[in-house]
Amino acid sequence: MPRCSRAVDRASGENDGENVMRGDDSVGPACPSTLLDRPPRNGDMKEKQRTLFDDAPVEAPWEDQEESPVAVVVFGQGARGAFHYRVPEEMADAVCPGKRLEVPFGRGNRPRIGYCVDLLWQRVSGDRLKSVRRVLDERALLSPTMLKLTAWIADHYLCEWGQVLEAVVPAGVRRQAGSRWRIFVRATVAAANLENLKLTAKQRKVLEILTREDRAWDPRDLAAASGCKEGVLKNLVLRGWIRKESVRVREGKLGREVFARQAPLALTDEQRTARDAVLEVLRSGKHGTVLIQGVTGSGKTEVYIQAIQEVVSYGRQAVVLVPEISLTPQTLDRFRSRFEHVAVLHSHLTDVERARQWEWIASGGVQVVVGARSAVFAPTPHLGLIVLDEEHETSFKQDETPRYHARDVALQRAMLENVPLVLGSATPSLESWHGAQSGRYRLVKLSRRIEDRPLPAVRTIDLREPRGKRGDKGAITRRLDAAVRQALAQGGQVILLLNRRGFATHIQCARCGYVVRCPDCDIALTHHRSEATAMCHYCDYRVPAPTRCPECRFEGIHFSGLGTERLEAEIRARYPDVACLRMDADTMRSRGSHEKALEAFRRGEVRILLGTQMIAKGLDFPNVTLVGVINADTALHFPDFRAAERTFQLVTQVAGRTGRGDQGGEVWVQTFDPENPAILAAVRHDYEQFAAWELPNRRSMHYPPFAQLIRFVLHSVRQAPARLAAETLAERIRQEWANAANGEALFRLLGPAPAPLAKLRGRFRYHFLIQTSDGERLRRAIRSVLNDVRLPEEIACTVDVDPIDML
DNA sequence: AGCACGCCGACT
DNA sequence: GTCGGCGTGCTC
Repeated sequence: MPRCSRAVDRASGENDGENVMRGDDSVGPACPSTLLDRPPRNGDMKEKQRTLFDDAPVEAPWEDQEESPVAVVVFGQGARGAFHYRVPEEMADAVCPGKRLEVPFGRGNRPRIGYCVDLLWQRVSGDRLKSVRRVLDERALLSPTMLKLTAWIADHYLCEWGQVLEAVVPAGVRRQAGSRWRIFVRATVAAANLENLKLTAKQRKVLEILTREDRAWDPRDLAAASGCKEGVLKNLVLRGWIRKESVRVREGKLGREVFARQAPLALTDEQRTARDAVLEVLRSGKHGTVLIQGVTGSGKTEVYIQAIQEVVSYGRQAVVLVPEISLTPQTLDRFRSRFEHVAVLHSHLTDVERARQWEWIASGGVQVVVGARSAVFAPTPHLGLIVLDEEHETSFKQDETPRYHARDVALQRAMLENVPLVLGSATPSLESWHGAQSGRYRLVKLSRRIEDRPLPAVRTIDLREPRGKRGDKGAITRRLDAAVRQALAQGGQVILLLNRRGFATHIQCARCGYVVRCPDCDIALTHHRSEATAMCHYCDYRVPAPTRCPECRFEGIHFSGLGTERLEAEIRARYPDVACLRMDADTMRSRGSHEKALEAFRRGEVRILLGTQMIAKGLDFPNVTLVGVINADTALHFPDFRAAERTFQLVTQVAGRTGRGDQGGEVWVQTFDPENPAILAAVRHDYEQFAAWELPNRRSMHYPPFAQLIRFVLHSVRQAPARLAAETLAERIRQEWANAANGEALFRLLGPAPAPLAKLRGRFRYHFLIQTSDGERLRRAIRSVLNDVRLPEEIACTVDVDPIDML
């Protein structure tokens, strides 16, 4: 396999401002061979390549035609499907799957860039195929495994392979961000021939350096090393003893901080069992999935780290996926204090930074990749393990095309690479739990916290009691207020969760009942008092908050419904001398604010932390002795079959933020529905109780994990065409399924109906949901329908396989 | 995505 | 009789 031969490696190392990207540390694995095995060159006649031209007349005579390489190319947007191009002789070595190619396309043969996904060997007669024009990448951006993985994603999530590739390879990598072309020089003569040349002393010195090893030099470095001016080099170029060449050079510092190293922590028995379960799979050399169901504070991270240490000792890399929200410096520092080379991938990196991390990972110099959802595509050359922490988190599902779920992609990748997958959570998704129950995954439980700390006592406060009887004003009940005061008096810190931002959730006229709504979305506007605006949380529409009813001009407008902004005001009024801090999407908008807020809380400068779910997860502050949930029911009444699961997870997770220090901790949960099984189970920290209650519901309703869902949303500026398109499409799919006749398999089409969010950003939305026990067959039916219905221009259609968001 | 082909209304 | 509307289909 041809390697990129001109390995340029400047002796000056990596921190002096420039790094040459060619050679061994450049992007991507070495040219992989074709995905399909290359047939023998004088291939036997049985070898049939599947091409789009199978029905074309066979060119004769066979014997006259040489087999030649044919590149299979897919495009990021536009043309669907794969296209075949002949690879010209001179490019045969450079073209390989995983690189981008420039090819002529359409009648005008306009140049387009596509991804080579396969290389076939075929007999091609002259004009049947167009030819590849140019190879864009020095090295493959995707390994054969990553090509298989992306093909699986395209198939499973019903989108185009090219679209997936476009999402997998960061834009900065495609643009080669952070590097530029520079002119380098290289000798054209061999060292042995130097004797025979008539050279000045300086010229000879230069050529000696250049011929010592076969590589190109930066003219400035060469001038410095040989002690002569660049004019000497110019002269040598003129005489033809050296030649110039363009080299892609990385610019800017690559400074890496050095972190204080920490020794491994001693493991509890349970932790050791969990680690050993992972190591057992690891050593088997086969894929296996381990689900670690560990209560909050049970030390899952240390288990991951110690398993990864073994992976690293084999010279392999581990990928650790965490929800974006927990990708805080604390999480990173944890890994950086234990491993030397930790790469990070998350959405707040610039293109250049992301490209750097990607290239570094691809070079094999990284031991551990810590990142959010898209890090599941980290180009580790020798993957050894994937960890998905907080595996129940919904942010692992991408909410734009390709709508993949990182958990499912991670599983697929782990199977393809024959490595273990570790899923960890205190509150596993029912999908993963069911996987463990049915024996597909190995289950390990961490039932105790580290140092045997007890889980906090969780108690509910029934909001149904009349306010008068409770003696409450505002959002904080008397009982919770007492708990807050006690916690503060004892020097503890308090976390208060309210899962709604803004000041008031409804702006309503007290006389005529008119509610201020978004003109573009089917949603009531939220009042944000600090900005004196009424705001739509879905499209960001804002108007000045009205002082009188827009409808009847009455001046008694009511701001009702509680948000974090109002809760903050109430807290400041109740506890005027106590420093409190609100964390929600509004206060945490600027870069770094999240870290700053948490740091202030850690240092104890802030005593009360209140906020939305961003404070419910992952935080580990030993001094938090009280957690209050202002209203546990906010997620419970969503039109979504996962509402109970979400409620259970949220309450359990936020409860887990306390009792992590020596002073213990307690949790008060305010709710209108204290008998709700999800809340009862959370109060008891009893995941299995919750699962035992919820799984039968899912089974009887044919919801995941017992059936697969595919959701369609059709939207348009006009309502009637959107509804019509939904009805037409649903009917076509129904027919297509019926034609494929499978009496056994479940097929249930719910809708079409207006989506719960019936209007969004000025577009009317209709949706329908299909439940099936045969996802494979359903996908096939849908593909076939999507291939031959053409929706009107104004209609946008999204297909969401395994949907999480049902609004 | 672009770009042609194709089959029906208002013009020199 | 043509010029051009954008619906439909193809691009290796």
